[in-house]
Amino acid sequence: MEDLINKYKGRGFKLTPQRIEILRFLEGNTSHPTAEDIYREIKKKYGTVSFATVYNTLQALKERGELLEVTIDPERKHFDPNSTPHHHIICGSCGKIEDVFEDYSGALKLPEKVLEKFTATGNHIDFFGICADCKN
Amino acid sequence: MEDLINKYKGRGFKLTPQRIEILRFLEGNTSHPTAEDIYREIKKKYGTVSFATVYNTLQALKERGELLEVTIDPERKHFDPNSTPHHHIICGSCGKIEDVFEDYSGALKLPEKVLEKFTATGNHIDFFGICADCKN
DNA sequence: ATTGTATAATGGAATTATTCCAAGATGAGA
DNA sequence: TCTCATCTTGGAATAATTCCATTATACAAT
Ligand SMILES: [Mn+2]
Ligand SMILES: [Mn+2]
Ligand SMILES: [Zn+2]
Ligand SMILES: [Zn+2]
Repeated sequence: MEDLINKYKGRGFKLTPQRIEILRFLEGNTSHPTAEDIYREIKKKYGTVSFATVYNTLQALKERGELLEVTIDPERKHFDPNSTPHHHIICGSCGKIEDVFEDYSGALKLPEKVLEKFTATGNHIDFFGICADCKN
Repeated sequence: MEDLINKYKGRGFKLTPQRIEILRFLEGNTSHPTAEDIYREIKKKYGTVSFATVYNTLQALKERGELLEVTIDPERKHFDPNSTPHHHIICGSCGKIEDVFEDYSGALKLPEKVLEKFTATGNHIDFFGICADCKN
């Protein structure tokens, strides 16, 4: 917890009670929560917190490269405090999202036709599937 | 045009003037338009058309497997009338999205750890880059 | 061709997601 | 401890998406 506070000290990132609560919720969280998941959690402790504060904090973390926005689910955005490069798999039945830590970059050569028009800087793979729980 | 109408006849898909205009706009369109792009185009001909009609039509086409929702851009959804499997690359500067027709599936083996929890059914790669126009 | 009718589509209104910005809180420096 | 520039908060505004009562479509029967 002190570590968490020290981690964000300085650099123009002000630590408010609401933010500390958001940071604690995100710390080590691998569930890929939505803005609403985060809002509901923070509201338990700070009844007057707003969605705006949640979005503002997520935005600030994104700008610092400490949070990723995951777009695998067309229904809603998910957020990921693990900003090391990795991919995701989503269950088509329950929507659960899990991490795929594997480096495929050596195999992802773009066709010549695309390279004529783009310089590539990165990639992210969305895997689709069914999780063991949903397979009954 | 007659082809377009015959293509959608039957199967409970009713062809209204608004829908025909939407279908004509999407036919062969490789620009990956947003709902608003489509709405603005249809409104030129049908001034009273609503976003609801655009969304309803896109939904109906998705359910028929004739339209893909592209989630590469976290700002907004894009739609793609080419429903054959392919990947995308987006320019980080201007937001332009282009197609990547290449089959990487042979190289995308999931780690054992993930296979224990998921049965994979598909994948989609988001490539990030800078387009030639934006590189100045 | 015309009419009847089951079913599906339209679009204004409601809801939900996201952003804006005036008021208030934070923290580096004195 | 106090000041004050800067940043954050959260109610209100805006934008994105969905709901559902009304209307249109297309097939079937005349
Ligand atoms: Mn992740
Ligand atoms: Mn495409
Ligand atoms: Zn599942
Ligand atoms: Zn560009």
